[in-house]
Amino acid sequence: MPELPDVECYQRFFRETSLRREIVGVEVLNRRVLEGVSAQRLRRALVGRAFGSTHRHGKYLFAEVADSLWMVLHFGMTGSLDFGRPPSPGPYDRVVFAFEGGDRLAYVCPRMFGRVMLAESVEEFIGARSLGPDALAVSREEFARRIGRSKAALKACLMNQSCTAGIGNLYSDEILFQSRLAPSRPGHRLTGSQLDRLYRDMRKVLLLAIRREADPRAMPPSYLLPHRAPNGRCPTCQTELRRRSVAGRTTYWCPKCQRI
DNA sequence: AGGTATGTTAATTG
DNA sequence: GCAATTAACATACC
Repeated sequence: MPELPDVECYQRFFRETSLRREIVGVEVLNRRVLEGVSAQRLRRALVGRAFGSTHRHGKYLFAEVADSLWMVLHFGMTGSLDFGRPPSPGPYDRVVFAFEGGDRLAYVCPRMFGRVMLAESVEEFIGARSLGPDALAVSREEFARRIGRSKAALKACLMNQSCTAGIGNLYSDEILFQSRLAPSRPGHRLTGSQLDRLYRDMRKVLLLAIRREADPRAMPPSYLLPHRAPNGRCPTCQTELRRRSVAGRTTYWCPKCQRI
């Protein structure tokens, strides 16, 4: 379920388990998840070194390996991390990093939409991918500029990683619900105070989701996410939620509370 | 069996 | 160039 809150949790997990331990092996169980790097080059880049620090930008997790060398993880729709010393790899482990002492970090990715990459630096990677500022790092002014100038639907805008990075399908629905804005409304139609509110709600939703361990069902009952299902009802007014594809993704909203 | 799925990218169309 | 839509990717789940 990797949107920004999920990847933030993975980053914390990575920091708690996998920093400053000598990497003694890198096993690529499925090379499809590698992008722009061979299994051999990944192994040579990592073995004998240790992950020194981490950084998150949007849905990407970076781990520093050496000067001008970072490993970059993206989790697709179903990726996650696992740590321990199991007797054998899990069925969906795609890359396994073995540390001195026997512990292993597994990059798990059942549907293999995620990718493992190398980059010279965080900035170089962000530039090459044309990623916008991270959704939790962007300033109110910069956010308002980016959303307020777009003629695209708010939903598309929030999910566009080159606008702001980190928001996906689920949390964009929640943010728009909190701001009482219809998903198909274009950004450039928003007033200044609506943009302010959208910015505040974006931060509120993402920060709360991180506190709830990125479990959408664990969001408060007054939020959209626990009710976001066919036949679900708006927690505010009990109107049946509407469901339609916007920006290519299934979108849920309350037609009464999010009228404009 | 068929529809759906939390992401990204390319191709197509307007 | 921008915006919207669709397909593709690979697999699991209901």
